[in-house]
Order: sequence, then structure tokens, then C-alpha cells
Amino acid sequence: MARLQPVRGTHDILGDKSVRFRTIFEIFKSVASRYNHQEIDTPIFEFTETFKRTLGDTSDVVTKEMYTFEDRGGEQVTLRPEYTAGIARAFMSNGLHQSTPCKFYSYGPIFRYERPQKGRMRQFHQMDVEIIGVPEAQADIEVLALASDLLSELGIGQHITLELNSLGDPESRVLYRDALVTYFTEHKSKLSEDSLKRLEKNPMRILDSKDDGDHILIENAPRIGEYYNDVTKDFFTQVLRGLEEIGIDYVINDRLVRGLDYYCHTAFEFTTDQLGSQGTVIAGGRYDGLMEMMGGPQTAGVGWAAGMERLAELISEEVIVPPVRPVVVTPVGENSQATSLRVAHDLRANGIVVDMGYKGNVGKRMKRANKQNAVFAVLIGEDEIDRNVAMVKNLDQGSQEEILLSELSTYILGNRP
RNA sequence: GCGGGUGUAGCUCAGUUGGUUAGAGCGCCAGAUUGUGAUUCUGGAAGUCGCCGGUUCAAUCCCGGUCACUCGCCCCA
Repeated sequence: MARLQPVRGTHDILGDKSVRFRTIFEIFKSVASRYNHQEIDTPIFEFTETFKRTLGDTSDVVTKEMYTFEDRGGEQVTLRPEYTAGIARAFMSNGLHQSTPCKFYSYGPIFRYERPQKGRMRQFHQMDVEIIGVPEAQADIEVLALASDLLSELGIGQHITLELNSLGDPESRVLYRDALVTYFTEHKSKLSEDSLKRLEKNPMRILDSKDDGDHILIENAPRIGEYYNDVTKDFFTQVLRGLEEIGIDYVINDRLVRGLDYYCHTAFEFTTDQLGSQGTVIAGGRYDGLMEMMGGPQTAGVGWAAGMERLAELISEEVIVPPVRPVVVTPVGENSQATSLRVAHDLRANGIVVDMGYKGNVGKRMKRANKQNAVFAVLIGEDEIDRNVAMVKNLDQGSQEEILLSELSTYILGNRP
């Protein structure tokens, strides 16, 4: 047993979990399609450079969380730790500058070497949405609306808060960052150990600190809003107006920052208090600087990623689509095997979900059918074969009646709940 | 990478202040019921008490290590 375990931080998806995943993805697909987003599937691994370049050499993701290895040809490759870089790469590889705007959605596994805990795994799944090539605020609004629609269709909108911030355009952002560094450097002695490190690597992260001592300092720290230039103010206002126009509630959180370097302007998180300390369910923002950072032409982009595992814990039971209940064809006696096989095949050809009672006496097979949550058991014995009928038992009601084989699928299609 | 908790049957968990054959419920298998499920009754299988080492006449229990899970920090979906 010892080694028959999944690798640490990975999980099998089956049974109820699988049903939840399926439901969430179907809803996601339908909402994304309504916004005219197209599906894109990029490889689950890329050259390590692709992520290093975009995430920044000092980010935690790059320094300690990537699954990186050398393949047999000596290439350094990495299992994707996020979606955006891969999609941006695909955008450039396929020369899509010609066909902007590009609106994509995607879904699949993501890998991060982290210490597992509630709501955090080493292999997990994200759904991703991107609009590339639209520098206007309408794209931000649309992408937020898509997220909001998704959450409400999953039946969890009321438990979730949209937190929103503007990181400013590059000019504002640099000014603010400098102001922060100056401020915190003056108060270095009072900063927590973790925040001292942040001061070196990612000063804006200090605003996010959970340390009580830091909180007092943060209270009096410069506010990002004071450093917005006109471009930033105007852009942010457009986003907020747009959200109000379509009735999406938000809370401005000027402490909301981003770990990744390529974000600017809008940054947002949809959060809940129902998942313990990993409360972010969807997160994203605008990344106009990304493509240039990767060596391509300047191209605007905005998008988000949603954590499937986290959504799966929240999704409302009413929304979950249970698997289709089967009809179980049950041969009675050796001589009815062939006919049963033919009947099952025929029902399937008519689009009915059919399973077979494979072995045991009739009692055994009925028990089996019941356990499979079957709607009908179709019993076929020599008796029935002689008269070209089947005994169809309704397992919910306990009633049964003989049906002509030629009318079997019509009967089932017409009488199933 | 750092800190806390847990590890007994397929699942959820009791239990042993160290002492013969380690228990329950659910589930599973079989029978009551050889052409009729869900209820009921009867019986059965199933455990290297996570793994390695130490202490002891004796360890599932105590000690050390290790692995896994879990909660939190860092960080993030």
C-alpha cells in the first residue's frame, strides 16, 4: 500500500468530484461562449524561459514553485505554473497580431511545487479567460462581467465579494513604488522579518502583510490613489462606471496588489470567507506590458484565472448536474444472452444510456441495477423472447409491464423521469 | 522553505494506564428468496494498528527517525 499513493499534492478526480468539475466546466464554457470567447488549448509545458521572463526572476513562483526539468534533448522545460504566459506565447507564435481582438478561454491542470494545504495543491485546475489586443476599459469590464456571471450561474454569487484596485499605468506605478520604498525604508526597524524581505523583492506586497506590527505602519503608508496620473484616474473611472452600469457590486481595496510583474491598471480578486485562508476564487488583471517583456510588440491584455478545486467546494448543490440514470438490460437464463445483447445495442443506438446486468441470478442483477440508480430494468427471458417482448420494471415505482421489443426504445424515451 | 495536529478494516471512528484471539457502524460477499431491487433477518471475508529503528521478558500503545495526510505562515487559484 505504501507506494500506491498519488504524488504529494496531487489528487484523483472521480465520483462526486468529477461530476462537480464537469458541471463547473460546462457552465464556464457556456458563459464564455456567450461573450464570444473561443477555446484555446496550449501545451501544459513550455520552455522554462517563457515563465522566467514573464514572472520575474525574484517571484516565488519562479524561485521555488516551478516543476522544471531537462528533457532528453537537453531543453529546459517547465510544467505551466499559470496560464497567461503560455497563452501570450501562443498569441505570438501564431501571429495573431493580425486578428485582434482575441478572446480566449481555456481549462486544464496547473503545477506549482508548494506545501499542500486546504485549497492548495501541487497539481490543480484553472479556468482561464483572456482578452488580448484591447487597451480600452471595456475589456476589463467585460472580463469582470464574465466572472460575475460565472459565479452567479454556479449559484455562489452571494457568498463572494469582488475586490478591485488600480495599480496605475507604468508611470503612476513607478512613482508609487518609489514612495512606498522610501516610506518603509524610513521605518525599517519596525517592519516584520517577512516584510523586510518584501521590501527588497516586492515592496507593494507589504501592504498585504498579515503581521499585526506591520498594520500600524501600513495604515500611515502612502496611498496608491495619491499617485494616479490622469490616464490612470480616467481608466479606473471608466471601469467602475461600467460595472455600475450593469449592476456588478465591488469593493475598492487599495491594498490589493499582484505578485506578478506584468500587471498594470486593473487588478481584482473575487474572494469568499468560506474556504479558510485560501479565499480567492478568481483573480486577474490587466497586463499591457507582458508581450513586450516576452520580446514581442506592445500588446494590451486583460484576463483572469479561476481555481476549479476551490469553486468545486462552493458550487451550489442545485446546480450540479447528476449523471444520467441508466436503463439496465437484464438477461434471465443462458439462452437470452444474445437477445439481451441485441436489445441493449439497439437502445444505445437510440441514444439511451444502457448498462447490462452481467452476472448472477435475477435477484443479484436487480440489486446491481438498483445500485446503479437505474430508471428501468429490462428483463429478457426465454418466455419474453418467444413473444417478442421484454418485461420493463420501473425501479422507482416497483411497477412493471410487458413491452414489445419493437416499441421498447419509444416506451423508455416516453416514460423515463 | 518554516511551525502545529493526526496516522487502527474499503470508509467513519472506538480501544489498549505496555500483557493471550484489536472492536463497532457503514460498505462488501453469501444465504433466507433458483424470474424481481430498495426494507428486514442470518452468516462471512477483510488489519504487518503508516514505515524503520530503540527501550522492554513483552510495543498498536513509550522514545527517536521517516513517510503521508491535515491546519497555519511565506506565496498564491
